Formats: sequence, structure tokens, C-alpha cells
Amino acid sequence: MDMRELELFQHLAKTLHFGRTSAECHISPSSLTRLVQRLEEELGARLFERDNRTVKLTESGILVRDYAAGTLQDWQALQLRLQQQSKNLVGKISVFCSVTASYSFLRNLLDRFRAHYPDVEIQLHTGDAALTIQRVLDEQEDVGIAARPDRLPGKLQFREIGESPLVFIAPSIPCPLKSRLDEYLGKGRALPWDEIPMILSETGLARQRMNTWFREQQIEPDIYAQVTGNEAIVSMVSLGFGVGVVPALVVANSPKQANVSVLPVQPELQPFTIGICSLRRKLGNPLIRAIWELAGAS
Amino acid sequence: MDMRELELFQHLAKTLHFGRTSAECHISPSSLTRLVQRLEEELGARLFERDNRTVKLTESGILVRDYAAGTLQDWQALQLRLQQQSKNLVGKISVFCSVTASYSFLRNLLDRFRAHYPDVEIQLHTGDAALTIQRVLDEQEDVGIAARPDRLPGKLQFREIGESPLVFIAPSIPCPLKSRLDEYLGKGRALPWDEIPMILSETGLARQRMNTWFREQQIEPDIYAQVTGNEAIVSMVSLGFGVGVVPALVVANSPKQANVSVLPVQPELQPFTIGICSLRRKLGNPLIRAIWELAGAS
DNA sequence: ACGCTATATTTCAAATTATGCAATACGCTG
DNA sequence: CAGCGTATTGCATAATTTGAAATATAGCGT
Repeated sequence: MDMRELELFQHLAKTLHFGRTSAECHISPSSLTRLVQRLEEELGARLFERDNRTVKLTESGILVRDYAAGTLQDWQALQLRLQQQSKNLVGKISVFCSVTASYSFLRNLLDRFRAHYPDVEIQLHTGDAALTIQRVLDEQEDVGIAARPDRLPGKLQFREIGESPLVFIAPSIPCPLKSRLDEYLGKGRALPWDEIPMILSETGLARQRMNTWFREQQIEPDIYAQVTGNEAIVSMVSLGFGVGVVPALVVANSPKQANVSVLPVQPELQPFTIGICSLRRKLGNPLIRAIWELAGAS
Repeated sequence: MDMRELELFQHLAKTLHFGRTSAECHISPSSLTRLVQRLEEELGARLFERDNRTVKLTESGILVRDYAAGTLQDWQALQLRLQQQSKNLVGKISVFCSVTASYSFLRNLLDRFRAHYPDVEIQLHTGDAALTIQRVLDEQEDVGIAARPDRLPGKLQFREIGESPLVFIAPSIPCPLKSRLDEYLGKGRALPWDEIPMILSETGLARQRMNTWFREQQIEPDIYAQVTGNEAIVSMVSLGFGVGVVPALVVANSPKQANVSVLPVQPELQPFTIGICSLRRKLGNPLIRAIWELAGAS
């Protein structure tokens, strides 16, 4: 029984709901079910009384819940003591940040980090959000700041810092497209998606979300251009080439901000969850832990 | 970090010797090395100061050693409380025992078990020692009593109960073979192994040990018969067909005991380690834990 | 009574991780 | 400086864990 398993057990003991715990802890329901089965076998006692409708702790489960609380606390105390031992942090840490994420979160985080740990050298790289996860997995970077993908590799730990809605943007300066859109919007009619030229990312999470959205709405989109980088999308939209989809953050920080406007579209797209991630293995590294904790406290 | 890892760490922190810990805990040195590396990465601190010559705990290592002691104790306390909860043990447990092992150890163990837990039904099966491990692995049996193989599958937990030397036996009633052997022994000369008909098990640990022994002695054995079951070996030896190798236990309990005698052979074969084993997963089962503990206390 | 929804579980293939053996590196000792 | 004892690493294999989709099952509304 390792620490992660204990945490999952603890969470489940609180929610008493497999579905919720698996969603909130980002593991599949089947994994959670089997984790509990393993624990029950390992301890030789039924921990949850459950049927398809209800879940509740058994007496044994209560014992284990209390044990878990104690052990997790001890564990954290140990980590703390180990960290204190490695006194003043000195060293180097590499951070990869998607341009999207950098706008609002990175500045704040790095400022505070430098204030706390002036002797740590930070190597900052920015690039396409879609690369972040891979670069962290490949150990090219120590930590990454990016939107959380729908499916996170098990090796990665992710901690949410904030979120940003994913919005539709249209040109706000006069052009044929704007006229057509205004006509529909003025009459309160649904937009004719199959006739609106779309400008989308080629790959990445935003594109996945769009694909899902179009499928759910049963729309066959008219994709005018597939580009790389949110700034390029804003740019093309501002020039009147089509309607694009980017995180709200990007619009708010774009120099073209005045030339585009957000379209009120229902249903809204699932917002991006922005956060910090690194290899689970590396969380012991004092430098990484330090930036991690600052990220959480923001 | 799970309990097994903690135990290994604890052991290493005591011996301060990778080789010894890996031997005593029955894992390969490489696994142990990498376990320590994992721990160090997970905790972000060097735990052992080590070079090719010496191993010693760092300050961080001492913190972890103390943590390990506390956590393992809590863990055992938890197991104890869970077990007490499942008050009077009632149920069924299946035990597989090689004939070899049954002679001395089983009787004692089962007597005590029945005295402690009269309401537990024991299903006892006996058979070839070589089968024991497989049957336990396949969950056909809950626990097995057998000689420990050189390489134990990781799923299995094994606890030593005792040991028995592996001895060479020869006919002790007059026959041509006995005469020849006596001649050599009388003159204090080495035995001409390549001319002595051997009677060996077809498979199993005893056979492996013999293969190793012959190889090390650089002897090409004259194998007269390969049989199944130690009793068959004793029987054939007693009839003068050849020299055999069986655990001393078998000789001591054989009805043919008077007809065979142990040959003084150097170097001696590595003795059998007899013990109890079951799936690690099942150790939580109160019944299994009960018999397990009795076995250890013998 | 019948489908419908919400929920936990199982099945199965794939990804991830742990393991042992054999080879290697490295320092101490005679 | 060769030989021994020791820890480590490369590599192939075995064991374990995981998620997606299928399945089972109880309650709920009509």
C-alpha cells in the first residue's frame, strides 16, 4: 500500500462515491474499483459496504481511514523535515510554458519564486502548448505549465492553478463575415455553422475540444484554415478570414484584442484548466517541490 | 513507497550492506540498488552515502529510518486491530504439503493450529514438492509447505520453518554396488562418480541442486534412473540399483531406513530450506495469517 | 411492468513498472 | 598491478496497473 493508494482511499472514504472520486482524482472508475479490491485483499477485510446504489465504510474501513490519516500526516511531516534539511535552495530548474499559459499565470508564479528563492536559476522555455506534456515526459523540462489534457499520463502529477474559458471569436471590424454574423445574431437566430469559415488549431487540446463540440452538435464544420499557435488564430480572425476558437486568456492579452470580439455561443466549450505539471518521480526534488507549492498557494 | 519497500529499506539501514540485504531478503542486488534509487528520487534526498566499499546512512537516511520504524509499527498495529475485529476464526483453508515436508513439520503445525482454531476446517493435500509452488500460485491452495526454490516468484511470501540437509544415500545391505563403494571408502579414496549409477528425481529442486553440484565438481554423472518422488529413490537405492540423493528428512522417516546409509560426501549439498508459503496478496486473510503466525512461532 | 438512468464492476488489450541475469565499474588489499 | 568484493547498469522478460468499452444491477419515473 503506497501513498497514492492511501490518498485515493482517503478520498473515497470521504466522498463515498466511486464515480466522484475517480473523476476528482483523475483515475478511471475501473482502476479505483480494483484499487479498493486490492486493499481489501491485502488487509483481509471488507472496507466498503457497497452495492450499485450506495457506498459506506465498514468498521474495518473506519480503522483504515484513521490509519490513513495518521500515516499520510507522518509522511508529509517526513517530507517537510527532509526539505528543511536541504536548507537554502540552490540550483537550476527548467520550466516550459505554453504561450497561452504564460500570459497571466507565469508572471505571478515566477515573481514569487524569485522572491523566495533568489539563488535558484530558472531556465524558461516557451512554445506550443501541445508540446508541454511531451517535453516534461521526456525529461527535457523539469516542470511545465499548460492546460490539462483530458487524459493525463500516469507518470505526471498535475496541479490546477486556474482556468480559462475557451471562446469563439469573430472579427469586430467591418467585413463581409461580420455583416453576416451580425445579421443572424441580430435576429437571435442560430448560426449556420456549416457556412461559417472556421480557423482552428491544427492539433492540441483546443482542437480536440472543437472536434468533440462539433460532433455533439452534429455540425459539419467548414474549416477554412488550420494553423499553429493561438496568436495566429487571433490574427486571422482579426483580418476577417473566419471565426476562431481560443482561450479567453489569449484574447485578453492579444495586441489585436480590439479587432476581435467574443461570440456568445451555446453550449459553451469546456474551459481550459491551467496548471503546473511534472514527473511524479521528481516531486521529491526540493526545487521542484518548492515551485510546486508556490503554484498551489497562488 | 509501500510496506515491502519500507521493510527492505529498514533492513538495509540495519545491515548497511547491499549484498547481505539482498541475500537475506531474497531479492537480487540490482533490484535493491534500484529500489534505493527510487526512494531517493521520490524523497529528493540521498539516503545512503555509498561507494563500492562502504555504505552508511546520511542524515536524511536517519530521518527515513525512524519514519520507517514508526510506520511499519502502525501498519502492524492496524493489521492486528483488523484481525481482532474478525474475532473467532471460522472457515476453510487449504494446505498443500509435499510428502517430504510433511514428515516432521506438518504434524506439529497442524496440531497447534487445531488447538488454537478448532472451528477452522483444514483441507490437506499432499503431493510432489515440485508442484507446491505452482499450486499456490494458481490459487488451487491457500498455503503450501515445501522447500524454498532458489528463485521465488515475487507474488509469493515464504517463511522458513526449518531445514534439512540433502544427503547421498547408498544401499546398506550386501550387493555389488555396496562392495565397490566400501572398497573406495575403506581406502579413503574419492568416489569414481562417473561409474556410479545415480538415481535422481526427474525434476524439482533436488534435481537442480544435483545438476549444479555435478557441474561444479566437473563430473559427468552416470544416471541410472530418473524417478518421481523421494520414496521411490529410497526404494531403488535400498534394492541396490544405485546411489541416490534425498533430503535427510526422508531417510529418517522412511520404512526402508535400515536398508540405506548416508554417504559422507564432500562438498556437501546445499540443504533444503523448508517453509510455508502463500500468495502475498492473501496474507491479509485472517485464516492464512493465523497459520502463518503459528508457523513462525514453532 | 417497462424502459431509463446512475452506478459499480468486469473484460481485454496496451502501457508501465519491476525484476533477474550478466556484464561492468571501481576501490581496496596483498 | 592483479585479484577480490561490492555496487551499479544494460537488457530482455515477467508482472502489474491502467483505461475504454462492455456488462450487471438497482432504483425511478411513466
